[in-house]
Amino acid sequence: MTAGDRRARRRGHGDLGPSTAPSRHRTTKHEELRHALTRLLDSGMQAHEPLPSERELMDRFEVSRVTVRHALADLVQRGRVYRVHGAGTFVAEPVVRKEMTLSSFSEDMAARGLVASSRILAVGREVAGAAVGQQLQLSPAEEVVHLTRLRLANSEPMCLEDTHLPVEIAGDVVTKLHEKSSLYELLHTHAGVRVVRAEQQLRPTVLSREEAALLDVPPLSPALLTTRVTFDERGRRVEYAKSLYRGDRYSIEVNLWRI
Amino acid sequence: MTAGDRRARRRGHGDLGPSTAPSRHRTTKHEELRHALTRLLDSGMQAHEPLPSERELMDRFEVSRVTVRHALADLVQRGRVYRVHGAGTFVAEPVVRKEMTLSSFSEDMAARGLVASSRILAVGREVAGAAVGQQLQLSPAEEVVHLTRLRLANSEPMCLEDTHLPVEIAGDVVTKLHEKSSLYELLHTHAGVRVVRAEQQLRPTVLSREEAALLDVPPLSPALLTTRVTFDERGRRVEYAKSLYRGDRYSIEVNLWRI
DNA sequence: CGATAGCACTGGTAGTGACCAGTTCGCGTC
DNA sequence: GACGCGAACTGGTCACTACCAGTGCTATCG
Repeated sequence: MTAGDRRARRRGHGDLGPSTAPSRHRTTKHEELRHALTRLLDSGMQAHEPLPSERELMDRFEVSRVTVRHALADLVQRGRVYRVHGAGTFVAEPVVRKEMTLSSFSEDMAARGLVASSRILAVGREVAGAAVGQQLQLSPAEEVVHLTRLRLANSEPMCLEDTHLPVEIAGDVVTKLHEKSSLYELLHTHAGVRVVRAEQQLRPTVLSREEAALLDVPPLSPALLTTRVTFDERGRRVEYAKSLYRGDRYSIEVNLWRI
Repeated sequence: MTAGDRRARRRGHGDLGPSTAPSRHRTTKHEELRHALTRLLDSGMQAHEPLPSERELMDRFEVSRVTVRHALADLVQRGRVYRVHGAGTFVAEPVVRKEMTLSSFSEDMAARGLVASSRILAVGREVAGAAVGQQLQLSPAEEVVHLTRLRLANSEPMCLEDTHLPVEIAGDVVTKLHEKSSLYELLHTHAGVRVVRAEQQLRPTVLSREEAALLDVPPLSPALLTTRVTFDERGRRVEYAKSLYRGDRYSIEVNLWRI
């Protein structure tokens, strides 16, 4: 029995929420507070400006200090604020740390201020084969879901994505996929699979004639090929994806630290 | 007093005293527990094996659940364990943590098991100009040191590197550079400049005829262009470098985490 | 007038206690 | 045997409290 089956059954008889569709998981207080603080940060606060103290946030939002600290810890991890023992919590310098985290295409584009969409080029089941089988640690004879999408940013082709998922995990989730949906979100809401980690490889390449046509650039244009294996919270391999990004529109920015 | 002043003071105070006062720092309970758990993990536990439950760890180590959760949260962030709501805490699969960190070419190659060397193609002083001046935040009229090197791994061309450094910082350090030396190490030992952070951009490109000849690959071969501005501990810009890596020999591997 | 001791902040650690939410498994029923 | 249900786990959230530790301003003392 898979996690997906279990989840489907439980929802089948248990859910009391509004009848239809993607059951939004309940939002917690620290998440709410984090969003409120994010809005505060986005509304014109300057770098190194102090935030209200933990005690003040307790009073203002009527939550306990545990909750305040939880929300602030999340913001620290996201690089939005930094804390100095005895002094306070301060707005961090804006940092392009986005690429160091595992984000879906939609999230990635949103972070760049673009609207993501996609065109599904192909979807179906097939036998894994040697290469995909090895990456997903399945028998080459096992079935996988194969999904090819053209990903658009502001309606312009940006990336060509080739994704393989184990049938056992992705099951029929992929059939629910449409132009606007995020695969990771679907996996979460419909299969109970939460993607948490990925091993990713980046290398430069040049586009074949077919790839170039789809991406609307001249053949032999430079592109970035990223290959990634994605893991869920229990270490299962849930995705093997090869993405081809247009070199003229896409670049990766990272902050590096000496350790 | 502004927050900026506060920060500057803090950094000045904190970074002074390179190796003064070692273990003055009091160990906390959650740190102790984390070390105990790390020893437990290192003593032959298998991946996906469950750890004792939070309640059991409370009893066994005679601490509160807050402390247990704090220690476990640290281990999660370090990628040593993962948690599944309702099921337990489990040993994570050993991960080759090749996080992207700021490393010199020599260090980078050493990490891949290769021996780095270089051929200096050009070195000298010149006027910064608009582009370099902007990146290093200098007047375009100011002088910079310009250094072009072909970087080799196991005596094979791997990367073409174009580096600009402010004269004020790099001074005559660069004259001491030879085939085997690391620029960052020279800056540290001879100029007292310690590189700690960089903002780096990655994008794919194709090689020109000249570049391809130097790197010993066919023209129009794919390559990775990285542009980086490097900062020292005081936040001064110490380097603006453009590196061109062979696409057939160089790839970047990263671990991404969902936050 | 400058150094400094003290105080009023700040975040950090730690405990207790309660309840919520997801997972697992066994027992009873069909 | 398959299924459904619930009890007994697991981690997650959140409240309250107390005190420790680092920071920064200020009033006081030499």
